[in-house]
Amino acid sequence: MVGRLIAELKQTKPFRSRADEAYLNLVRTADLLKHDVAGFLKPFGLTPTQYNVLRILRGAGGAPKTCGEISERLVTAEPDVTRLLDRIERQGLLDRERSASDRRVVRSRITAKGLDLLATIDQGIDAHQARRLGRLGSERLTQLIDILEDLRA
Amino acid sequence: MVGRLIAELKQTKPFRSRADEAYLNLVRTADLLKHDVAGFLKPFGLTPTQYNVLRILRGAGGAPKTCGEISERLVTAEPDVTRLLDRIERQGLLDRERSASDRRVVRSRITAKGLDLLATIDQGIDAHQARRLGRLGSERLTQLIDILEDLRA
DNA sequence: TGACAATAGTCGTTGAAACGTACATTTCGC
DNA sequence: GCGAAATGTACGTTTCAACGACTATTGTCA
Repeated sequence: MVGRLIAELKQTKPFRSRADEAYLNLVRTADLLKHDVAGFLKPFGLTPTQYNVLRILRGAGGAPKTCGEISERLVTAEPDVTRLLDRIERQGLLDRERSASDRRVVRSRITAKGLDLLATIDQGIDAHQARRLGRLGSERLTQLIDILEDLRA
Repeated sequence: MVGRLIAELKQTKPFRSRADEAYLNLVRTADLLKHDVAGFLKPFGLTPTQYNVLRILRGAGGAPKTCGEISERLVTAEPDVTRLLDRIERQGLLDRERSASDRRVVRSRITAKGLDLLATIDQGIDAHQARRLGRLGSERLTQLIDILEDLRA
């Protein structure tokens, strides 16, 4: 099989290396999928990162999380978590309160409204992702996950 | 092997689906690699997208390209190619001129300065990528490329 | 030919990302 | 305990991304 990306990007010359080809494929595919998700989330007024934050807070099961904890768990690196949380709070999807014991710390918790919104979105997202990624069988899905985790090890 | 991403994001709960896990792994890995490349390009005053444009123009082998052609070939989708080219032109790395036969069209061409810069950067980038992606053997590299191209088919 | 659609690029505006830095608070070492 | 370092968050500023709307030019076809 001749590299599909070459045709896709209408390139006439091959990549400079196999690693280069893999990198470009990876970045391109991630960009496409992320745009897809972004389009899906848009009607709900959320960006993928904001959706990610809400999932983190829900995953905490009611335990509020600090900015630092949220930052560590974000799938994509974000500077300035403060203003990211500002935007979500402005929509009433999370609450924040300053810790009494350590007054430097601010903890965030998802609100009932946030949980409702997530519940609504999740169904659609899951179906969406299943359609998108389902084309790979479960075996190749596992291979993909394996390789990606290895790449970050 | 237990999903590495779960530990990495300090999640206690598993992903909602295998597709979800693959998606998050993909987006996270691409983000890490792209940040890596961005850090490498920074001293040269280029973003990954700007570097991408210059490579497209060099790949054209002296034939100037229109905004639309550049846009089609970009690895990550960009609205507003005009201002993207503005920023690169401001650094003297490309030239633009309006077509005489179709006065709606503007063609861009990489300058000698742009070619020099690319030549300097390429060596470092290649070594960088080889180090990063080399950890996968050539077989898994091929598997990865295959799966990603399949995912976009 | 002349109205209308399609195409290529540009621009205004809003909001968000990037980056560094600053501030408040706590912890540590002596 | 007192100064210095570390920590957690916030903010100023510059640049960029996103989205629409708009202009200019060319193509279409009745």
